[in-house]
Amino acid sequence: MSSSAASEPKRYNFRETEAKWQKVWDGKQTFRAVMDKARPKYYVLEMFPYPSGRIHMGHVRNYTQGDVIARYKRAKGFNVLHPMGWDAFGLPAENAAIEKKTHPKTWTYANIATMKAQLKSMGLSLDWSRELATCDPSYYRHEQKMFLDFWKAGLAYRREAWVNWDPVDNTVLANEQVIDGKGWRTGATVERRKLTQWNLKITTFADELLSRLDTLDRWPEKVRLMQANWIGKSRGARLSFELTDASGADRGKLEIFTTRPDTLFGASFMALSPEHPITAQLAADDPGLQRFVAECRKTGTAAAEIETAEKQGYKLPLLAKHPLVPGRTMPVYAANFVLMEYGTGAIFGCPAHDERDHEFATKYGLPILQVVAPANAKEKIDVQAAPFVDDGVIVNSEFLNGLAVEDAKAKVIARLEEMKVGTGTTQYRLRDWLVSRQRYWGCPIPAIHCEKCGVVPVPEKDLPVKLPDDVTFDRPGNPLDHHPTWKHVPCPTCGGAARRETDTFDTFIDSSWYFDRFTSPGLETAPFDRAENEYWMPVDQYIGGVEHAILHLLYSRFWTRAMREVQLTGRDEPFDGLFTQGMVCHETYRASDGTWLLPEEIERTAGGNVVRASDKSPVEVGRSEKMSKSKKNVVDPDQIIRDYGADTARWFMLSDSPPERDLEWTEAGVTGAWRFQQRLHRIASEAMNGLPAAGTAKPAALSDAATELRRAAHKTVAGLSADIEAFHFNKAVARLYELANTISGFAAKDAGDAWAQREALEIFVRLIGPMTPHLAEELWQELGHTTLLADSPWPVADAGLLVDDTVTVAVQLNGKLRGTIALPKDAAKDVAEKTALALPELVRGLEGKTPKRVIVVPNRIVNVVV
RNA sequence: GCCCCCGUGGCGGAAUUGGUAGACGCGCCUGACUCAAAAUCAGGUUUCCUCACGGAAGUGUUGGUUCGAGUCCGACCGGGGGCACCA
Repeated sequence: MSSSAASEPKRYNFRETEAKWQKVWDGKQTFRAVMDKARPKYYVLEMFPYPSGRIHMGHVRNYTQGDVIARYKRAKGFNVLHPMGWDAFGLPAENAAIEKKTHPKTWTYANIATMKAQLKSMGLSLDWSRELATCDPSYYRHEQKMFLDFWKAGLAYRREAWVNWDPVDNTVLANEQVIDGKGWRTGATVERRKLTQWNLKITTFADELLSRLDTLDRWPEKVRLMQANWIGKSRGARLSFELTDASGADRGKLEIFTTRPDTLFGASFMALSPEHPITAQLAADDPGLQRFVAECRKTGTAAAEIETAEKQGYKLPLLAKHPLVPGRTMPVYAANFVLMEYGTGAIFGCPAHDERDHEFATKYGLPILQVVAPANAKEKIDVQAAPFVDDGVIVNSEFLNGLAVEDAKAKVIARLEEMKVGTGTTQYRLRDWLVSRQRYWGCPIPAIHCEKCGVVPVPEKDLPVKLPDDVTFDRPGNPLDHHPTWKHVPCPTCGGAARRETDTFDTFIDSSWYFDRFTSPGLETAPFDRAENEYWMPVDQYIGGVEHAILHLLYSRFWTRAMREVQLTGRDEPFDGLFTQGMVCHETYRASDGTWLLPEEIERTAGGNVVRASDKSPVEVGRSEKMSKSKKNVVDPDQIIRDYGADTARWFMLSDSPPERDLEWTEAGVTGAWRFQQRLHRIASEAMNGLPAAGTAKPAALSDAATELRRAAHKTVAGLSADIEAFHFNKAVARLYELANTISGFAAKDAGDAWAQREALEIFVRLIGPMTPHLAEELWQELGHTTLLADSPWPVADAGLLVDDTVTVAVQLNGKLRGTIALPKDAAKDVAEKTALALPELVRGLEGKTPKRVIVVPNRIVNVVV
């Protein structure tokens, strides 16, 4: 072995090489971004991480994709901003404080240090000089200031309302943060509590947030659709019903919202939310109603519970007068299925044309009045048995009879408006954003409660309101509230004894403007410098997980608009382009005792069985799932980078799977990626000897083989550029494999060939630059360059080499392939036809028959029809 | 229940506006090198029939449009995601 070492090509030492180039980039501050109005900018951003402790493969995939774009755009001549920071506030830090007795700040900053070192080992083209952490007072002071501005502008307010309470985290949650009746972080079933909390008026922008989705044409359709559904715009009407008691005495009015005013003549009952003020008022002296309301509150909001929960009503001592039919009255119920948060918290029931109302009416024996008939008169329906909810023609409805549903809606709204009992309106499902959290490790809400003056903003000169460091986590609840002195302050208005707000902000606020802060991270006087911000923003390409489709992305779109309202920016949208990457998955392994095993704890036997490495006991192999600590199907990026190098990890992340789809992490895939790195280095090293010097002029004449090699290289430049622009990294990788195969199969026979070989190699090295930057930089140097590849421009494809002189055209007989012919490019149709008809395979297939018709698609196909 | 996306070899996946289905990679098979193994290199690899030449079928199922369908349209089957008493 030792004797052959001298003759064998040197193995690529990734460890040494990767460290070397990282140091060079660092030392030269290669990726530092400086505003330069003479150059076009490009802002690439990956969703910044929560400093949980260590990076995981999802991060590696996300940041690799962003880095490909950043390095590519840099090479294309853009002034690229590619920053990184830390979403550093949040509950895990408090949980760690309780479990490990470390301070949240200590824990967070230690994690940041670890993860920063890990990210650095990936060789990302980041401008670390702009690094920020949201838990830093120099960051959150601006957040507090903006909040005060929003408050002044009426975009922030306090309100008592029923809220979602997470019993595990001991805090409230916003509507978006409750998934299937459970807390988004803890998975605990959410409880209903009535509390006074801070809200941001996202609903002010409901219509704008919806309509502007259409203009976000570089966002995934899926995300736009999810946001549109979440905002949930419905056209309809609000109208008032007069209420009386059984004796006919006036009991005020009841306002309802409906999307089906056309079915008003089919109304047979009214239903109020258990939380409706009228319900509450009547409950005061009705113990039965009190019990009913309490019962409704107990029912959870989980999907399964709702589906099985029966429609329940409690008949109130009220009657509602039909606004269009004199003398007709309807019973009024409190009903468990009516939500206080939507519309007016009250409805009219039209059982003939609504599933839910039908179920309720059937249960309580209420009349079912048909007012819509199928447009096709032959169609038989029975609304007593099932509601008819399709489009149709209005019947039994006086002045609406014969109209189509849509026309009837317009006509009845016009009539109600004339009578001044109703009006056409638009209703949104979106609710205001509840931002108070009863936690310590978050940005303090800059407000002071004074018994005399009410809720008073903290004066700007007192910002930031800093978190106290000396807190304890020895009892449940909010440590800020338990702090002996922190909350006691004089009222800024009257000077009397007052109390600080002890709630902190939802951490989604921190991440709603960090991309703006990156444009001027050190500025003390404002969240950002206007000129810097206008140069860099919006983010041209944002990359992250689809799990933020609603939460973070909607909040950020709101915050940008709120900043616009207080004249901080003139911008509507923060993210011009969005890409949502897929998850990283891995097989799961279970030992015979039922415990989960790490991939590194198993091994494969010669017979192909999977066993536990320690005792060779059999292992059950489960399907591939998203990598998660709980199922132990995780692979540590550190270990992969140590064993195979960052370039291998990056290359594997980009190969095979389309970036928006889930990626299956396999050992075989990693070793495959690793072998290719080695092979590349070998191909380049072997070819290196006979090459002319860098910068040698192109020879006057080139062999056919050399021209073919050039064609392959230049076609790859064009194709790969298009692939990267379109986020088709897997196709880009495939093209690079093809070019590598072409180059390795090429043997130079003369000086011209060697020149073409150098050209192809240089092109190749520049093309792999965004994907495997260390190897590319190394080969660039070995090719004799003294400048950095990272500073070199993207190769330009010679248009003349992209088109072939001859093309292969398929010949079909009745649409079936018979063979191919070679034709000059853009050959005349009759030439193509003549050549095709002479093709022996076609002649044989024709069996002497005369073609009826010949279809010629130039440069593509000739189809002979008999 | 409503809305959206996706079904292509043993596997991940390619296929411009409808125009040679299976690029590229993984795996597997054969060969070279080696005492041997690893690594590497060369060739093969959709299925079926055939010694071969060659032929037939084939993109979840099924019907349609077309000279021509993985691609367009209808129905169905399967998988995934989002929303869900939203009036």
